[in-house]
Amino acid sequence: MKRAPKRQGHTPLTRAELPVDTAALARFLMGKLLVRELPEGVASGRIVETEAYVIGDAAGHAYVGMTPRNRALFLERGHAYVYLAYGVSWMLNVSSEAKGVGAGVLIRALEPLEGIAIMAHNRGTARLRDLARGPGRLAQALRIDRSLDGVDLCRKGPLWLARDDHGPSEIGRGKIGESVRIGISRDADRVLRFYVRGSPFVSGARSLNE
DNA sequence: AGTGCGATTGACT
DNA sequence: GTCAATCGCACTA
Repeated sequence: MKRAPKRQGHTPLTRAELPVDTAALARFLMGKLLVRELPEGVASGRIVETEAYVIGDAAGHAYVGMTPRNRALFLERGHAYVYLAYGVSWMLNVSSEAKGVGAGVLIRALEPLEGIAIMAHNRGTARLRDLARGPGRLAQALRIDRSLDGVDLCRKGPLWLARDDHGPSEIGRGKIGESVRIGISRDADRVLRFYVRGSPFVSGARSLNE
């Protein structure tokens, strides 16, 4: 039996350490781990791309007020908001403000770490670079769907956030690029997308990633 | 009850 | 580079 290097005992991010500001949280999550517990094992990855959908943001789903779909955006920061885009792709967000305030951070891409075979199976491809590059692919790789909507990401469970105990505690400011957000029409000029410079696991056109 | 539209992806010219 | 797939949801009536 071949033994992969074992990464164990990840520490969940505590709610207290999450910045209360949405854009600050989007930056803070860069380099943190997303852990998915599945019956066949654990799959995880390092977050390399996020987008902030801030308070009062016309591009955000919370803009229209609380509805059955977006209610998880109004949970206290650190809860999952999952929705289906274009009838095809699931999207994972992290709620980002005080309870009752609607805002969130879209997780757009991961560098796969653990459970790569699981992700490859879920995605139907073995190309490492394509496993979780883009929000829909990321969700497919980790088998994220509506059943995870509202889950507390600051507790071990089916889906949670963790520190990277093996990597750098912080991605240096200079390593984090910023750009406009991808695929939106309203408030399209706001610079609220964050990504790890030079990472091959980041989505988006080259012009956005310079 | 009907309409229009996406925080995307993969296939194709 | 272009474009269709696909469906839940918010909105109008």
